[in-house]
Amino acid sequence: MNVLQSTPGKETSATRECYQTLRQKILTGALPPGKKLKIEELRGLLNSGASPVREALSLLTSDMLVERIDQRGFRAAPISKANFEEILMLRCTLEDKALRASLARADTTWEERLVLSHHHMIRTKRQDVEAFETAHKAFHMALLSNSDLPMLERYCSQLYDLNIRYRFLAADGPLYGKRSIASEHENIMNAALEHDADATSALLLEHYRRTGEYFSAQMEA
Amino acid sequence: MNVLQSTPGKETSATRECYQTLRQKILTGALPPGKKLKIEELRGLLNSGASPVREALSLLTSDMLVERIDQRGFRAAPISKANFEEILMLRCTLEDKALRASLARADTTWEERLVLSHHHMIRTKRQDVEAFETAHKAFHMALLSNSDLPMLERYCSQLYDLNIRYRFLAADGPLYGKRSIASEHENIMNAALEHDADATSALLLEHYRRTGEYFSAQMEA
DNA sequence: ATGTCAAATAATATCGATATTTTGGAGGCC
DNA sequence: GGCCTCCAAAATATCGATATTATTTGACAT
Repeated sequence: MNVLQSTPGKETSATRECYQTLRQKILTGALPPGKKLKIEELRGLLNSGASPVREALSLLTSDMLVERIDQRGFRAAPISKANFEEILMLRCTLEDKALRASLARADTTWEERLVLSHHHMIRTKRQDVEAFETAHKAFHMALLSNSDLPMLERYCSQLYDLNIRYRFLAADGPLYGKRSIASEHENIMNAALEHDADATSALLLEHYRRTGEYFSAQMEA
Repeated sequence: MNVLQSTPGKETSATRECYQTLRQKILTGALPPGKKLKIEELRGLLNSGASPVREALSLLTSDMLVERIDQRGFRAAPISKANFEEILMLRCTLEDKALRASLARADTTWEERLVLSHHHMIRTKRQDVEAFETAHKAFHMALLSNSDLPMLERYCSQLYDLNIRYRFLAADGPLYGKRSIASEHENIMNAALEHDADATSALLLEHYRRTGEYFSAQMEA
């Protein structure tokens, strides 16, 4: 019946649309931590009815990006040093598990997927922040994607997003690009391709902890 | 100014009401795995409008108790041996972390909370399944409750529920009460009160793995 | 001035109705 | 006879309006 959506309009449901937009705005800080999220206001921002907005907010509470207070509406999740450090700790614990599971089942299909995601990431200009971050996440998730442990991967993905939120919020600080992020990624990938779990895990966690310490220090101020 | 709710009627929001009822029904198997959850049907079961039902279902997707398929509604999450084993593995990993964090900060307030929750559990008759399970969960969460890591505790709570669902679903199998669950609990508590992290953790994980193996075997059939 | 209470205001939560989409099945075409 | 198309029934997703609940405002008494 439909002629492959001749109208470029809506392809997806309104709820999902709201969910994705709100998520992005919270992750990037466009909706800052603690901000009251009034339904009417958001209705205008996205343009859709109240129901999809409410449902999107409900979904975001599960991602811990939105706080719901009964009878008192929603607000963007607050931030704190303690929260950041908990996220970092959980990531280290869970990604280590996922990575080892992924490596234990390594095969060429997965290796090729990993190499491709890496290639795609380095080919994406860092100027286009949104595109780069998408590719960056894809690379990190590709490392874990062979674990055959869907819940664990979901947790890792969630935590990745929570972490990147802090990165966006700290974006005005001094550039943390001194380190060669690019070569760190390459080292991680190479260790993974060698199926050396201990080395890959060590490099990966080091990668996270370094960035972590940087932000943690910055949050004191 | 409300006079402590003279009307016994509603104390909580309709959404929360729906959420809790649905959650309970899914956990106990009253709504079996894979079952299509039609809004109209549920509207009758709980009695409330469609909006609270939808919102409750959205919240349950985050708990991984409900699956949402865009434009195609909701269904109770399916079960599988692989899923059960992943839950078990994650629990062992995360509860170990949480337990050690909790013990590391042990103080008398927490010890008393733990003792009380244990006392309450053993005083609750196992005949009253619902009450006992509430007390049982409270005891296990009390062990972790001193970690000062809210996200980790939330994950543990979620995983606990997912696990208990399998227990309810397997309830028709041969009684697994051969073991003295009571003494296992007591040993765990005592080790915790001694602040012996290694011992407590070992006992706790053993406690989980034993039950786990039992169900895992049962799920073959 | 200051604290308290009550009305006014604003926001949330919920309902009932409608539009859109999926699903199941009957009829026609190859 | 099997397969595709199209239609009817059912279910989902969304909207607009209303009832409930929180918050603010301002008047009054201390």
